[in-house]
Amino acid sequence: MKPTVHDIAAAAGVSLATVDRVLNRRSGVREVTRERVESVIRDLGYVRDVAAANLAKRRVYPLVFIIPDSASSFMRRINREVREAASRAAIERTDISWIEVPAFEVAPLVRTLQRLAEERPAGVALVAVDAPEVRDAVDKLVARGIPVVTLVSDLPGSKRNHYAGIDNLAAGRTAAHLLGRFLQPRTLEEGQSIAVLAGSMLVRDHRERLEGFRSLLASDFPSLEVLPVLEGRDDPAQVHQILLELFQRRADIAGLYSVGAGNRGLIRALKEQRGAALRAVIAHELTEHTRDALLDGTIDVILNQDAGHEVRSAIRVLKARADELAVIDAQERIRLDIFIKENLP
Amino acid sequence: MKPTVHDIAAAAGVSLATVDRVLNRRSGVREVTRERVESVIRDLGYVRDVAAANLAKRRVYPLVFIIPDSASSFMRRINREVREAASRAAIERTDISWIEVPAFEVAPLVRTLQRLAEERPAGVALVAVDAPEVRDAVDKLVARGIPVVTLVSDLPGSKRNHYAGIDNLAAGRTAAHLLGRFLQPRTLEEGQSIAVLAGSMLVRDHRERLEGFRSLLASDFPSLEVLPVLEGRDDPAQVHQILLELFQRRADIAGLYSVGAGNRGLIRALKEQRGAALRAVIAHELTEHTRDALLDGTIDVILNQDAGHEVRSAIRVLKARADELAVIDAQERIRLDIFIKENLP
DNA sequence: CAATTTTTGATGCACGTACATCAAAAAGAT
DNA sequence: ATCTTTTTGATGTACGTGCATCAAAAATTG
Repeated sequence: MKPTVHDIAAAAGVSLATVDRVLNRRSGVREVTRERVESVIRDLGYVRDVAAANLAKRRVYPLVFIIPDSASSFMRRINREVREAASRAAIERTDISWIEVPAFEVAPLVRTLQRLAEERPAGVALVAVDAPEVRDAVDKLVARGIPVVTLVSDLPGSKRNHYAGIDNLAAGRTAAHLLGRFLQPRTLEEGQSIAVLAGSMLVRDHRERLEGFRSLLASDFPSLEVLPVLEGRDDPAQVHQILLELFQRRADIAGLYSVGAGNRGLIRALKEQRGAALRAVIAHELTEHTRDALLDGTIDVILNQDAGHEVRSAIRVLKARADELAVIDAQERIRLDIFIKENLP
Repeated sequence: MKPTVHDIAAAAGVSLATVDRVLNRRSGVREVTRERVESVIRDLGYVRDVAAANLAKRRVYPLVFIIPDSASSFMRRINREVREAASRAAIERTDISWIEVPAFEVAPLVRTLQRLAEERPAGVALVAVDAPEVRDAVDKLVARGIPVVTLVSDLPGSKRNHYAGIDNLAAGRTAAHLLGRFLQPRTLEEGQSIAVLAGSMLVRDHRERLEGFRSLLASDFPSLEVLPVLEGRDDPAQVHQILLELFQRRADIAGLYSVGAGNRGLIRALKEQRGAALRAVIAHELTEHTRDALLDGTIDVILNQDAGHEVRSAIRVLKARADELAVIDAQERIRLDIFIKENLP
């Protein structure tokens, strides 16, 4: 039978009140007594019944998500997942709210973080923008004892407790590896070039993906020439136009890697005027559009991060922190999913 | 504020006892009263506080896992994940136990299921063997109100409540697609053959993977010739020998797909004597061995199902059934993971 | 209408913990 | 030894639900 506080009290020869003081780190317990109680806790293998504890303190954990108001399919998806989680949250004594901030902007994000430092929610998840001011604001939250999780986009060098997102460097390398393999047998025969499309080089994820992509191509497939990065600002119309121009300019493009959003423009351009040499296209994020494109062969591989998993994971991690519980590492690791036509969910 | 039973009682103009009777489907409530209470429950959006409920009835859910005593890395992994889940289970009012049965055998599995039908645990998860007797035994459990989840290997046609595993047909197709793409540019030039290695054609997963593999190759890459299936009984030594023989017999093998276990033998054979024409190898299950083989280039792609996810998912589904709660479908969908050197976890 | 059966109410304990209060004991200071 | 401060005990209430019991009310039957 699982030991309870009563068992601890009896075994340690103290009262329930003292056990309670030790468990909840309240003051007014002599050091020797505290140690005695703690050793009994260890010996009996007592674990606090979180359900009963939460019931007793009728505490609800207010968790706040800060998400960019970006119109991209992926961010809309994150948004949706947060809403869904919020609707489910009541059952689990969690109160999830969200704040939308302008995408890629530092000042509004920092202001929001500062405000939250005052409001003191039980946890904060944010899609980070990589800037020193943001880092400082996050560190201040953590210093105040508020757990912080970065979502989708990390904030290296900060004190954030956890990152719920993929390794973008690995994503770029994965794209490079697959592209190289798909094109390989011919790479030796003739000159082939690879086009790369990004949203903006100011965004950390895009930079990292590109870096991984370039470095692996350089080391493993040196005969493939990577063209200068095209920046489409994650905007379908712009992406579409840039690509059409490219296809007219060059006929030797064998592979294409799109690290950012704006996939609708990409797909449209590919369907309208695809270079004959183009034999492999890799893009990010599984949406209804990219899904269709995979199925009809317009895109060959989609690299994906599971937005639902990321949001649920962020919540689990924040809750575990609030309850002072351990997390299952394997469960919180966000995978880089490789989707092809045949393994679509 | 979340409504409680008290709010329901007050709003419906009945006592707590009556609300309780309605909530727990106890008898002794007039139909009109029951309907009134139920409509109030809907109107106020009452949801039972499962934590409090479980606390009150101090019920622990005994869940039983039936797993084959197979020595394969994957089954050992499943075994380990069940143990780990069991050690964590105390916190969540679940009591997880497991029974090992001889792999691939029908009679012992059926006997175990029959015994469980008497013991009436709160839920059963099993690695199914595809036989009518097993199906009947499972159906009997379900008929008795005991939720059943199949794990890793499904039992089509049975009344099992859920399947926690991958789509093996899709797995085979995925392997075929990747193999085809990796070999493609040369497929037209010369005759190339594809070797396929399975544990046993008596096992459903292997049959399905192979079926998917063959059908996609036939339709999308008809120039690739698939050799007759080699059966290695999932035994490393046997796999090793079979492959060495094959490599001596044929020099034109360009691709290899291993649908089953015994990967250590596969890797050893590849390292000792790999045909020069062999340019793509795909196998199943990420273990320390296959991981190393991916990293050193012996294997190109590993298709994987996350054992930890499968076990945790099975538990969540069984618990949700016992608590009469809904599950998050997306969370319980077991993905077919594609791993290459670059996206290893 | 009375007798019987069914339905409902009132109430209280239980689960394991949090938290507060007040009194009592122990330790430390003088 | 006395006084002060710190530590500990005893106790009670609360959280939201399950479950049991007994009495009371209402509905049904004859």
